[in-house]
Amino acid sequence: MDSEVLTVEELRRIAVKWQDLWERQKVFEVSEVEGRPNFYVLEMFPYPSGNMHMGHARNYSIGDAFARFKRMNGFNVLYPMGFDSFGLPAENAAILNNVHPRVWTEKNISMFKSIFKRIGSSYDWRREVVTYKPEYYRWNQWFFLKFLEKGIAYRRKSPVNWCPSCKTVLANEQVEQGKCWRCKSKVVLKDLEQWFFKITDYAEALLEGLNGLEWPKEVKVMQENWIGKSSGVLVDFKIKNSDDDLRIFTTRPDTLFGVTFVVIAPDHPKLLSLVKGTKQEKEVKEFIEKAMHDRVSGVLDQEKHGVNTGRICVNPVNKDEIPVYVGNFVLADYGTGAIMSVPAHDQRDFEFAKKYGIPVKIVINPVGKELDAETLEKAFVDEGIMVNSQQFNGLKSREAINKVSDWLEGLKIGRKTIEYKLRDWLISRQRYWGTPIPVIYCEKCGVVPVPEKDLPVLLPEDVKFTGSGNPIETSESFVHVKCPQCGAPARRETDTMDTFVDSSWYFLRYTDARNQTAPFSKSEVEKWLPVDQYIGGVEHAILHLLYSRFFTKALKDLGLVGVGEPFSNLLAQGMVLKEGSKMSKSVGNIVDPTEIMDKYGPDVMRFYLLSVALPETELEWSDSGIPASFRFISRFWSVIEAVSVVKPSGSVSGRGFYDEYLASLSASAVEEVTRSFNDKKFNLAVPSLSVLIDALNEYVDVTENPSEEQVALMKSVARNLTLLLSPFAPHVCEECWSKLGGKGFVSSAAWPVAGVFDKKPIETVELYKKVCADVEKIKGISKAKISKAYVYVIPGEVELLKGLPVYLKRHSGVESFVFAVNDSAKYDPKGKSKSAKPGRPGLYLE
RNA sequence: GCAGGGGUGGCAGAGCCUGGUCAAAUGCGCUGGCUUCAGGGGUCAGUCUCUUAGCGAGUCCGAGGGUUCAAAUCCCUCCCCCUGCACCA
Repeated sequence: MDSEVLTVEELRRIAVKWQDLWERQKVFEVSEVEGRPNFYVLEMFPYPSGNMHMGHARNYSIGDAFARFKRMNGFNVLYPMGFDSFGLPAENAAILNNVHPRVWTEKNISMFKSIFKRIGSSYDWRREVVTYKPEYYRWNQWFFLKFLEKGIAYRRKSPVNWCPSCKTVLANEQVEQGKCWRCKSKVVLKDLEQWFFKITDYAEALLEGLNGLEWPKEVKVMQENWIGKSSGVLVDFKIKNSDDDLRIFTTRPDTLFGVTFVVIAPDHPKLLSLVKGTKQEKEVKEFIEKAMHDRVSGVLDQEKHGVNTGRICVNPVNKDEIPVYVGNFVLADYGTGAIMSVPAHDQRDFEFAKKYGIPVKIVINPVGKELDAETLEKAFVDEGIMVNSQQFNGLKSREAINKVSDWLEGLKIGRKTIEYKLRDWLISRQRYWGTPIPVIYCEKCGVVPVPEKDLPVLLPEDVKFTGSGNPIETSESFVHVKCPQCGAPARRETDTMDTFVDSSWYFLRYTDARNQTAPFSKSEVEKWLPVDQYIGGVEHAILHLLYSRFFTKALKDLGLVGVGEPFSNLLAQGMVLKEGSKMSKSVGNIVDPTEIMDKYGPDVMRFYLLSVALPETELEWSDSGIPASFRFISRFWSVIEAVSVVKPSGSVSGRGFYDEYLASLSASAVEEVTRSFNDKKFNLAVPSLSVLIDALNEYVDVTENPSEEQVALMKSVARNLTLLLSPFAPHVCEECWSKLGGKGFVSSAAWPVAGVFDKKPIETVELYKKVCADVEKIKGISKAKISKAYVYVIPGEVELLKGLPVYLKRHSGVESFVFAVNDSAKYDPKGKSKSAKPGRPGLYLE
C-alpha cells in the first residue's frame, strides 16, 4: 500500500479545489430547515490589526470544527463572522502613515478574510458584521438614545482614569494594575465630564445570571469578584461638638463594640469641614494633598498612613469616644468613604493602630482561649466567642453578625445594606475612530439628544490626524451645529464611544445582519439566541463578557430582546505558546499561520492545533508536531486510496474474527469521536482515529481475495473514518469522500451513528465462567488466587466474547489478543457495593 | 493578602468528577528491525527497574499521611507553579 503517497503539493491543491467548490455551491449558507433544531456557534470576532496570529488560527479551528460537527449532526447552524473594527490601532496607524483609519482597516479586513478562506472556515458571509460601518454604528447611537431616555446613560463629572499615552479616558475594567489595558502606560486620575452607562443597576442581575451559565469556573469567579458584592450595615457615629454624623459601612457588625477609632478617606466630602478652623487643619490638608497626589500619580503605596483630625466621635452602641483619623487606605467611592476600625479583629486596622499608638480592644475570643490586648501580635480575624459586647457576650461571632444588625436596625442606629465594587461603565473616549456620541450641547437647552431621524451621526471626513488631541475637534462642520430644539448655534459632542460598546451586541446583529430599519428583529434574535457555543480567550473574562451581559439585560428591559443572557456556553481557549512564552514580535518567537499553510495547506495546521492539546489549555507550539500531523493525514490518505481501489474477488461469506474486530473498532471510534466533540475535547478523538486507520490498513493488507461483504465493510469503515475526520481536515476529507463514492459534500453529510454493527450480548455469568475456565486452563492456577486477570486466547476463542463490552487489544502480533473482562457487580466482599459497579471490565477475585 | 487553576513517564499531553480494562491513551524524541530505503518517506517492535524465548516480579503519577479488598483517581496536611483581583472595610 505504498503506491500513492500524499504530497504537500497535492494537499494544497485539494484545499483550493474544495474551497472554491464550497463557495460556488454555497455549502455553508445557513439553512433553516423546518424541524431541525437551531444552533449558534460563535467565535469572538477579531480586531483586524496586522497579521493573523496562531492564537486566532486556533480559535477559528476550534469553532469551525465544532460548527461542522453540529451541522453534520442535523442542526441548523448559525456560524457567522465579522470585524471589530473601530479602535485605537487604526487611528495610530493613520497618524503614523498619514492614511485614513478606514483605509488601514479595510486593508486588514480583506487580508483577514482571505486567510479565513484559506483556513477552510465555514462561515456564512452573508451575515458579516463590520462595526466601523455607519449601518452598524448608527444602532450604537440609537441604543445610546434609548439608554438616555431610560436613564441608563448619563453624564457626570468625576475623577476618571486617564491614559496619557492613548490620550483618552478608560473604564475601570480597562485599568490593569494601575496601567492601561492596551498600551500599559501608567493611568492617572483626571476630573472630567463624561458619559457613563449605569451598569451598577444590573449588579445583582449580573451576579445572579452567572448561576445558569455553562462557563468555565474561573471566568465566573472573576466576574463575581469584579462585581464584588458584600452585605453589611451602615452605622452613624455622632460627631462630638457637632450636629453632624459620620456614616460608616461595615461587614463585621459583630466587632462594633471593639471599635477604637474611625478613619475617613482623604477625599471624603465632609473632611474639610470637619477640620476647618482647628489646629489640625494644616496638617490634614497637607496629608490630603500628598495622599491624592500619590493616588493620581499611580503610586501604589502599601504602607498605611494617617493623621488624627482631632475630632472625636461616639460609638452609638457603647458611647465610647473615639478619634477620627484620615487615612490613605480608605477609598471615598466604596461604602461610605469612612470606616470603623477594630484593630483587634482586622489586620489593616491592627497595623494602623500599632503605628499610631491607638488602643486595641478585644471583643471576640477564640474558642477556649482568651486574648490579651497588650500582647496581641496580629489581629484575630476568625470566628470566635463574643466578649465585652453587652448582651451579645457568649454568642458565636458569625451568628452575632445578623443579631447585631437586627438590633441596630431596631434601635434605628444602623441599616442593613449591600455594597458592590462594580462601578458604572465610562464610555466616553476622546478619539476619532469610534461611534460619535449623538448629543448636542446648547447654551440654552443644555444637553440635547440628536433626534432619531438624524441618525446616524456620521464621522467627519475633514479631520487632521496630528497625534495630539481628539482629531474630531479639528472638524468645523462636525462641531458647529444648530441646536435641534431651539435652533441656536450649538456644539456637538466630540467624544466617541468605547469600542466595547460595538462588541456588546454584535452577536445579536448576526441574526439579522442586513436589517435597514432596526438593529435586528426580535423574532430573529429569538430564533438563535442565546449563543449556544461561544469561543474566545480568557483575556475577555471581564471586559467584553461582562459588558455584553449587561447590554443584553438592558436591551431586554427595553423590550428589544427576550433573552437575558447572551452566551449560554463559553469555551475559553488557551493561548498558543512557543518556548514557554506567548508568541510576540519582541521575543521573536512568532509562527505565522499563513507560512504553515503555504507549506502544508490548512488541514495539517487545523489538525495539529486541535489534536495537540485540550482547547482550554495552553498549547505549546512544537515544530516537529506539524510534520507529525502531516504524517497522520497522509496515513489516512493512503488507506483511503487503498480501499477505494479494492475490488471483490473472493466468495467467502459470513464474518470472521477480523471482520468483527474491524467493525467493532469502527463503532468505538464513532463513539469516541462523537463524545470528544460533545465534550469539546477534540484532541481525545485522535487516538481512536489513529487506531482505526492502522486497523483498516492492516485489514486491507491481510485480506486476500476479499468477498463482497468484506469490501463493503472496508468501504463503510473508510467512509466512517472520513466523516469523523472531516471537522478536523475538511479539504482532504472532501477529496476522500468523493474517492469513496460518497454523495455530495462530506461537509453536509450525516454524522455516523455508533452501533451500526450488531453486537451480540452474552450473559456476563457465562463469560465469567468461560474466563475462569480459560484462566485455569491456560495458566494452570486456581481462580481463587487471581486478583486481576488478563486472558490470552487465540482468535478463534474470542468469538465467544464478541460484542461484549470487553477491552480488546492486539498484543504481540496477530496470534494473541488480550482482553480483560470483569464482573465486578458480583464482587462485593463486605456487602458494600458502592464501588462495585457493573460494566467495569477487569476480573477481580480474592 | 484574597480568590481560581495546576503539579502524571525524556518532552508535550490524556486519565482524576463516576476508585478496579493503568506501567498509565496519543503524539514527539530516542533505539533497533523491515522496506530495491542513496539521511528527511513508509512500516514493525522496544523505550520505569529487574528478569524471561514468551510468561513474570518490583517500584511508580509533587511530598507525607489516611480511607478501601483495591488509589494517579476519594479525604487530610505540606511543598511548589501559574492566572486573576489588588488597601473594597
